[in-house]
Amino acid sequence: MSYSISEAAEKSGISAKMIRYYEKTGLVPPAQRADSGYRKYSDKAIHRLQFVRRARDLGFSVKDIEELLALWSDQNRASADVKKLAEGHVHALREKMDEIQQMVDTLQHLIECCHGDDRPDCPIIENLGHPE
Amino acid sequence: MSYSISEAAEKSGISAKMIRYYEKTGLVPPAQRADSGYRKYSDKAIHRLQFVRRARDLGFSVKDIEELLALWSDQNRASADVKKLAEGHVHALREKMDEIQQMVDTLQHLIECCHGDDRPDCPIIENLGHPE
DNA sequence: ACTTGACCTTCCAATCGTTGGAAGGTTTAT
DNA sequence: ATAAACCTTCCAACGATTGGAAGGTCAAGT
Repeated sequence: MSYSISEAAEKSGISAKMIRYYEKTGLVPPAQRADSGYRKYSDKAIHRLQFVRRARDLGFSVKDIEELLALWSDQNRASADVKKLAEGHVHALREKMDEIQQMVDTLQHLIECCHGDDRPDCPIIENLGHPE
Repeated sequence: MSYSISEAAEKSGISAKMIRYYEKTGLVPPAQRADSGYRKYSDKAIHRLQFVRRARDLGFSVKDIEELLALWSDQNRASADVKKLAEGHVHALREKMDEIQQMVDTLQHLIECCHGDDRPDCPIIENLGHPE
């Protein structure tokens, strides 16, 4: 049994546009083609797309997913390699979170200091103009 | 006194490249020019760049910064408008943080379940292939 | 058989913020 | 005069995604 690209999109949660893009960039191998030239997807191909989708949902970059796909299909992989990749990613995510947390803390403080009425004086704008 | 673009870059923390880009996109008004065609920046112009820089550091989008600049120079602004903008931004930041937190939680759990040695069995890869 | 609408194809452009480089002009100092 | 350190504009790339245009194909209804 094989599926059209829109069926593959539905089953994988990746848009048809992105499926084509992933193919073009080599993240997934070229799809089989029907006589018409239409792409067709096997269950296995769709499973791979689902893998990609899941990895994207966990925030992995396409570059990381390339490695993950390689590890996935490598029966001789070392789980340590997977773990290392995941740990690196978590580290990057944590750093991004900390950055955002800093912003939120600063902004929240300023917001609390702003009376928020129709008068012009505003600690938020003042901080932007003269941070200290 | 006026400054070259690289001096403005140094004083504002915005790269010369980005200063030109901000000018082209209209975020900041066109710089004055010397006879040579070189851009020159007044203290006021540099102050504006510093404002932009600070807002970028707090994660505001360029579109938001446009509004913030308008509010900054509007002596009749209502602080409520600034507050609303900041609150919207904090809300967006919090949502992004929550997303990342979710990813981290999931990944951290999987990482803890992965023994991380030279054997191939790996709950991380398994989860990517068959999430539940 | 014919038309219609829903699908598919490729190609090119835009988004957002930033960086890089090429090709050429200006200033400054030696 | 020459070298270096600037400056200018223009064009392209990053990463991931979306949008649209122009054209080919499929399946259903008349």
